Amino acid sequence: MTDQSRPRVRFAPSPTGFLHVGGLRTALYNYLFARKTQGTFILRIEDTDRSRYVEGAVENLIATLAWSGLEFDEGPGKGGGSGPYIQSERLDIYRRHVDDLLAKKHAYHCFCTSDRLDEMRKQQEKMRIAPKYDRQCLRLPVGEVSGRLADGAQSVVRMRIPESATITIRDIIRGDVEFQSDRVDDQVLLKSDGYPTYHLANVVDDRLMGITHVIRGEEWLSSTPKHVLLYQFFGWDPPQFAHLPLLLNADRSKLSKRQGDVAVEDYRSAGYLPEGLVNFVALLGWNPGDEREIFSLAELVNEFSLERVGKAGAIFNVEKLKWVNQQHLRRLDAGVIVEKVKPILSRAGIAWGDDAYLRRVIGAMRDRLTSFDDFTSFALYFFSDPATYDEAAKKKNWSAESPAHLGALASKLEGDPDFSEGSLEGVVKAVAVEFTVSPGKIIHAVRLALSGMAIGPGLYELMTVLGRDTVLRRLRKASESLR
RNA sequence: GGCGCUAUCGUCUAACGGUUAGGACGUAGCCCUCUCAAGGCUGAAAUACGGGUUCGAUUCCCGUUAGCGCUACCA
Repeated sequence: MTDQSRPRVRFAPSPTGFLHVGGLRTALYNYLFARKTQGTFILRIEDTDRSRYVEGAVENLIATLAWSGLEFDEGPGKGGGSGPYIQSERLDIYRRHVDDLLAKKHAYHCFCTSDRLDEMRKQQEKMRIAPKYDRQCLRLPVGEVSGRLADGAQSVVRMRIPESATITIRDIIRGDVEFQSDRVDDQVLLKSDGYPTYHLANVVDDRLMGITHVIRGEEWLSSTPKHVLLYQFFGWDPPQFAHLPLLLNADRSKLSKRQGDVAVEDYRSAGYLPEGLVNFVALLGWNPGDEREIFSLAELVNEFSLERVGKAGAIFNVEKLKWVNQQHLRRLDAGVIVEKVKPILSRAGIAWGDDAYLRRVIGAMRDRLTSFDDFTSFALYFFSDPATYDEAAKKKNWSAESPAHLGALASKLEGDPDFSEGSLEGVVKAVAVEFTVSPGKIIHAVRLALSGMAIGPGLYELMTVLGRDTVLRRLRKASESLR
């Protein structure tokens, strides 16, 4: 039994590849709306285009949604009272509804070949009129239609758009939007392969699954009049619509591949936190009405409302994503980070010793991280001796006297019993005094010897994390090889 | 081309007729400092344009321009 008073929403992706960040945002808003209103969030797979189907895409979609923390209530593998939730398993349902439309004369068979349709469109383009099916098959005598059908001729079913009607869409985000039916094409509802098109399947499923609010991307706004008409044909009340602004590339075109990463998967493997990505994406087109920007998923649920969703497209700005991710990273417990970093290190072929050591490395590095990827780029020296030394740093921080300084430091360190940040500072300063140079001179050379770089945590912290053996080994190695 | 949507700092956005047009990312400078971060302070930076309506327009209306979306037997 479904509770009629509670909203039901769905995320209805097409399994044609990886989950897109735009798709994630659409899924997120549906999820937030459902949770906020104590409604139901449904996942439905729209796989009616056999030619674009990608093997494993459904599993990937579900796994990525799970990683993102967007748990659905009904859907493939989860069950629910309105299944099946995969459109290719609902073909008979669509067939029945098409027959109903045919019987009511709201739809008709069309035998036109794609060659003829192409030719027709070319002519229309030449005459500079809107490309639209010319209804040749609508004028076919009934007998001829049934005859050709009986002969097994290839055909599709088109919806019959009424003439001179005004179709008004009530959109929660955009207000009322009007369309003239004369501009609307007689959309194909059932393809010649027996599969429905998006328009038919979407309307039928939304109705049968009790969807109350259709929250989807703005690219659907133009075809919504067709959907509204279908609801009328069937004698159904349409759901509420909310068309979300698009996510854009830096050049303001619709967010696409080729201009950077668009798959959620890409950000996942780049070491971003799901809560960081989700938080960032939530802010693309929605804001809480005050100046807070960092939210957990639960906090987003609490704050969300469709009324605060904007209308203009938003550019996906990776710089801001890094900052948002960093904010989440800093709120995480070090133990949690340890577990999240391990798989990333293993994948990069980096051995980290034991968990306690990794935890200390994270303690030293956490304020410097924007994503876990940073570990594999500028924290490698925690896991193996530097193979090379940064040239610019060498030029700036290494001098002819440095080997002598490091040598003196090394022998003093051998005799330092506690090797603590406090004692190390004393030892380094003592060396500086001994050679009458500034402590900075020693510090910078030591950092270079230990890390191969000029940046990183405070030197004494770095030394205690690395430990006496490693520090001594690297000091000697640098004294010999650096010149 | 047609139809539709949209328009505040470079970017994400706030201001639902009256504000020195606010915040955040980024950016510039300063402070802190052994470096890099983090943190603190300061600065530069926007209402696309033109008409209305109004005592008063970022805000309402119209037009222009620009961008985007749709215009498939793809979703």
